[in-house]
Amino acid sequence: MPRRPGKVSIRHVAEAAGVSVATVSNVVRGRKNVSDAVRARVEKTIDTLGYLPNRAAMQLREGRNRIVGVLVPSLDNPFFTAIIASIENCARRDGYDIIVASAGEDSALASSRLKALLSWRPAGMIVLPNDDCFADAGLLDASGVPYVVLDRLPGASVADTVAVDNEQAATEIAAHLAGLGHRHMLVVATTLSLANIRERCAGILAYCARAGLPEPRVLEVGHHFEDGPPGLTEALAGANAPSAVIALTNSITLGALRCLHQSGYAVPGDMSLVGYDDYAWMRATLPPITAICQPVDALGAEGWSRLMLRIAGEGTAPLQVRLACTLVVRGSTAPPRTGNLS
Amino acid sequence: MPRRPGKVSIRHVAEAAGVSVATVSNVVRGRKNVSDAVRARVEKTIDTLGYLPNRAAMQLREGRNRIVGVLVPSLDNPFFTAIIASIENCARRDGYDIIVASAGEDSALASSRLKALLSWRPAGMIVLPNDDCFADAGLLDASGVPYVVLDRLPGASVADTVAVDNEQAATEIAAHLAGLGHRHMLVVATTLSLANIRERCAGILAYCARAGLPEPRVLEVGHHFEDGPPGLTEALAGANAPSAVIALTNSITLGALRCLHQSGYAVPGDMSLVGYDDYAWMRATLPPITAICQPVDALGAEGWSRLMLRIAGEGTAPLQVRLACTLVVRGSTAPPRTGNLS
DNA sequence: TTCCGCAAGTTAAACGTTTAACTAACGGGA
DNA sequence: TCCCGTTAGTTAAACGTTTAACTTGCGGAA
Repeated sequence: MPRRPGKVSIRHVAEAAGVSVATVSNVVRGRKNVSDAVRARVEKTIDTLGYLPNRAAMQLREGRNRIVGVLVPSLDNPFFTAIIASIENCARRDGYDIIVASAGEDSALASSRLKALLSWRPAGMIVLPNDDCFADAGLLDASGVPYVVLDRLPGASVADTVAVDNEQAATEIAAHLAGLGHRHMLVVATTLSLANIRERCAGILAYCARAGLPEPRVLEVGHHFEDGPPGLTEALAGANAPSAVIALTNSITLGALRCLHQSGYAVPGDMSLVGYDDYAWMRATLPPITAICQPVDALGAEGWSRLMLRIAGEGTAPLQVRLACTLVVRGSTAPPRTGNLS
Repeated sequence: MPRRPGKVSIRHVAEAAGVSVATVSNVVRGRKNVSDAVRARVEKTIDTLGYLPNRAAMQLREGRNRIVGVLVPSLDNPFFTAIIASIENCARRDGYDIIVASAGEDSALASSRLKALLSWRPAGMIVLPNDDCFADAGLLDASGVPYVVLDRLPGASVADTVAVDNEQAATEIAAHLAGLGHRHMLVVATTLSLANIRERCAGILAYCARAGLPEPRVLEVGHHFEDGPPGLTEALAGANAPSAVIALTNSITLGALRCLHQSGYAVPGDMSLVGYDDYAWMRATLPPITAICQPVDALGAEGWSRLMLRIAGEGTAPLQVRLACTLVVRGSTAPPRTGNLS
């Protein structure tokens, strides 16, 4: 009998060891008493045959199982992959496997990916919706599979959610810039159709209103910009030109920085820049970038532990968790040139 | 009957539609002729009941299945996650799901993760080993599951492998720098215990030898450096100081750049820098970074198509594929100061 | 009419587990 | 001696599919 883990079942082990399949199962799962002699014999047989339990069969029999499905908009964005890394860590610790699917921008695709994940009968799901209508909530609710929604909050939800406190983060940014003496700020956003982006904008506008500063202009540039965010160059110049740029996303931070360099602005001399998400490269640029650090790790971990509670059947009402961000001040922000004060 | 996809089986559908389970299966899988009337009735029932086939049961019954396991060293490294993104794309296109596990630096953990993946009886596996002894090759071979090894090549392997042509890339780097007039180069590597890193070094040394240039110094800095790669500052100065730094990894590129800035070197005025992996941030720095662009997407896609061939049972001999890298020349490399010429 | 073939459905076995229910053997207390 | 309890192990059903083999009914060719 060659070692062919894919082909050897509990039955082969039982025969080779001269016991019943139930006994092998008992040895493997440690459920019932088995004499030391038999246990040793079975374990040895398992080893020589290279037996691995078949998870499909286990799962079928047990009903419950130890997979969690994770659905993200994209695997190309380090923000999402960092969250996955965090979740995977938790999963491994708790003896779960995760199945990852990415939905892209397309919500039809999101539905079909979600169905594929659900057909695994996962113990739970962690979803990062790709828009905030989150049309699939119904599907998920109907399935009865416990789930938690991360990062992007659906409009009206009965589920557990874990997200970042966008307003607090926005306030910190605005307060920092205002503290340095900036009056005119330019906010660069991907799209206002996402609730968390809207919250970030709203937070900044609200602060400026309270502080009696002119209302910052908001520029919407979309998700894809190869050669710098469209319209940014124009928005930087002219009357009421900003003295500080706030990038609301990690990719925008990159695009804005590139655009500033290409247009010949010195950072922070001519223009201050606040970025979003705190990545290693932001520490390597000259100057290093002042940025909002989203607690990615905590986001994943908190989502995971909420999910575990749900799976354990805690009947509590849906909980909406908000995690605080921290503003890491580095070299890309400074007081505006006096000429820009006004 | 409430819509509870998790709870409704093919049997419920059959009863509700007044047909046998076999007929439902035939409708779902489209295997045999079913009259239009019955098909319509069954499809409607499936819809109202919210039936989703149970993959565990399918898999158990069919033996084969449509999962591919992907094992990577880490989910924190964008190089690996980009490969995963590429694989996931292919998988979706071909109707597969992927299960992702990360092994960390620990090879004991790698073994246990691998076993967990194998217990799913995947149709195939894609592995990025975390060292080049790749002790688990035996386990994988014994399992009979087709697999391909990506990026890091195990010492002696009978499997399909897809990797990058490290020597070609190294030659391009060295030739570029030599062409600019650099004579003394400093190579910064994570660890020489990885075959692909060794190949990169060897390629550079070989070129310099051929070109009659002094042998570049190689600095080994390990995987973790929060505050710049250890020993780098010292290696930059002194007699025979380099006029160009070659970073052999994306994280090292970051570390080196940061170190150069902190030590007050102007790039490329005082020191040229060539980086590894071509990420968006390298275009946003001032100057943008000259770097080797590894064909990440092709790496994943090529690995996937090799795997599909294996799964289809092509009995060909193991194939070792090497993909070419391209050197993207940007602003971080320039002729050395004349003082540095020697 | 008889028989054959085809179309449309059904029956039942099998996949690899887990586990409740059962059996066998053995000692010890009354 | 009889009975009971415990321990160590076995038997068999069940989980939700797929599919080979079978049944039934019908139309047409001989």
